Amino acid sequence: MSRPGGPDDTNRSILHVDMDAFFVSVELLDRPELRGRPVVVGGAGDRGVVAAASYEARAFGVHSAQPSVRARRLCPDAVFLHGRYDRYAEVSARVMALFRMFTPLVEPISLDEAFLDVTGARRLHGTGPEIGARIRQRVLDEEGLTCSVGVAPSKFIAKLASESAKPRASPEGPVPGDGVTVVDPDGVLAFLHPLPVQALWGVGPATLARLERLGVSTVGELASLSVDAVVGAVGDAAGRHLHALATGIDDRDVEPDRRPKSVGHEETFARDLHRPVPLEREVVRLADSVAARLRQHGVAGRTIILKVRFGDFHTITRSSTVPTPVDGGSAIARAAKELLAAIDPSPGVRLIGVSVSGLVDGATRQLTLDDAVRPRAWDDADRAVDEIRGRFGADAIGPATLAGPEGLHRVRRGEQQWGPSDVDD
DNA sequence: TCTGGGGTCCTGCTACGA
DNA sequence: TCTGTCGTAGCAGGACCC
Repeated sequence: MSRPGGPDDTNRSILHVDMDAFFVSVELLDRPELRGRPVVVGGAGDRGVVAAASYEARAFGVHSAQPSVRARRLCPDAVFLHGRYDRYAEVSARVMALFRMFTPLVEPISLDEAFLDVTGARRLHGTGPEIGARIRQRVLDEEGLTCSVGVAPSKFIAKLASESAKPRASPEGPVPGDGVTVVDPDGVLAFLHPLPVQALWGVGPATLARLERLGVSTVGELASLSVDAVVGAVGDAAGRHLHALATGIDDRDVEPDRRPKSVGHEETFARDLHRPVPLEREVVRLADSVAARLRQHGVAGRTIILKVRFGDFHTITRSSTVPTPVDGGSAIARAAKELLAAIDPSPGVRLIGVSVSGLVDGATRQLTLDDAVRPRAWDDADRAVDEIRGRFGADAIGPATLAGPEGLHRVRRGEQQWGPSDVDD
C-alpha cells in the first residue's frame, strides 16, 4: 500500500532549497558597503581555503574549497573575510524554522541547504512549485537572502533541479537564475540523461575515472549499461546506487530526525609540528572540545579516533574502542594520547584530529568500574564545566594542561573552520 | 593547483568465537 | 582434538559530500 509522501509514492513532491552564496550573503547583510564587490569568505592564511565566494569573485574563477592563496592570485582585489560560523548558524536556524512552517518534514543537509517533503502539505499550502516560490519570497522578505529551489519527485532530482535554478557568474556580473526549477515525474529521464555523469551524487574524481574507462561520460550512457557492468567498475554498493540514480530511481525519504554518528574536531597548524609535547597539548584541547559537543548533543561514544596528517599530506588514522561510551574530555584525551604515543611525529605533523564514533544516547551510558570506585566524579566535573562555559564563555575554564601565560584557548566549532590564521586581518 | 573542517558510507583486512 | 567455515567486531583507509 502506498502512503502519501512515502518512497513508493510516485507523486511525491520533494523540495531542495539551497541558499545562494550563503556565507557571503550573510556577510553582505552585515556589511552592505561590500555589495557588488568580489567577496571571499574563508581561511585567509597560506593553508586556508575558500568557504564561499560572491558571484563577482566567481567570475574570476574563484570557487569554494579552492586554496586561498590561489583565490588571491586569481582575484587580487577580492575582499577576504574570516568566516563567522556562529552567525551563519543563527541565520540558518531561522531559515530552517521558516521551512518548518510549511512542513515538519525538513532534513537540513548543511547550514545552507535542506530537503523538504511537501507531499502532505499541498492541500494546505498549494502545489510543490507554489510552495517553492512562497518559500523563496519569505526568505527574501524576512532574512534579505535569496535561495534556489528544486521541485521533483525525489531528493536527488530535486537537488539537481535547484542547481539548475541558481544564478550564474559572468564577467558582466551575476546572471539571475530561474529561482525555482520543476521536474515532473514524466520529465525525469529527459532532464537527467543529458547531464554529465559527475552530476550524480557519489561520482567524484576516482569514480569518474573508472566510469570514463567504460566510455561513460553522461548519465544516459551510464543508464544504458547493465547493473553488473557498473558494479564491476565501481564496486557493489556504489554501482547499484549509481545505476539506480541514473535510471531515475531514488527512494530515499526526507529524514527530519537524523542524529549524528560521529563528532570530531581537527586542526591544521600554521606550521608543521615535530615534537610530541605540543601535539599532546593539541590533542587535549581537541578532546575537550569534542567532549563538550558530545554532551551538548546528549550522546557518548565508544570509539576514539586520532587522525594525523603529515607534512607530505600522507594521512593516517588510529582508533581504539573502549568498553563503555565516554563523553568526558579526560577520558577521550587519555585514549587519544595513547594512540598518539605510537606515532612518530618527527617528519612533521600538519594536522591533528580527534573524533568519537559509535554514539549512543548519553542517558543510556552504562556505569563503569571506574564510576563505581569514584562515583561520577568526572561526570560532575564535566557538567560543572559546561555550566561555567554556558555562563561565562568557552574560554572561562578548561583542562589544566592548556593553561598558559596567555590563558586558556579552546578550539570552538567554526573558529578555524577554513584553515589556520597565520596572517592578520 | 598544493590541497580546511565536519561529516557519511563503503571496502578490505584481521581476529576471534561458535 | 583438529580443521575449516561463517558471522561479527574492530580497524584503517579511501571516496565523497557540503
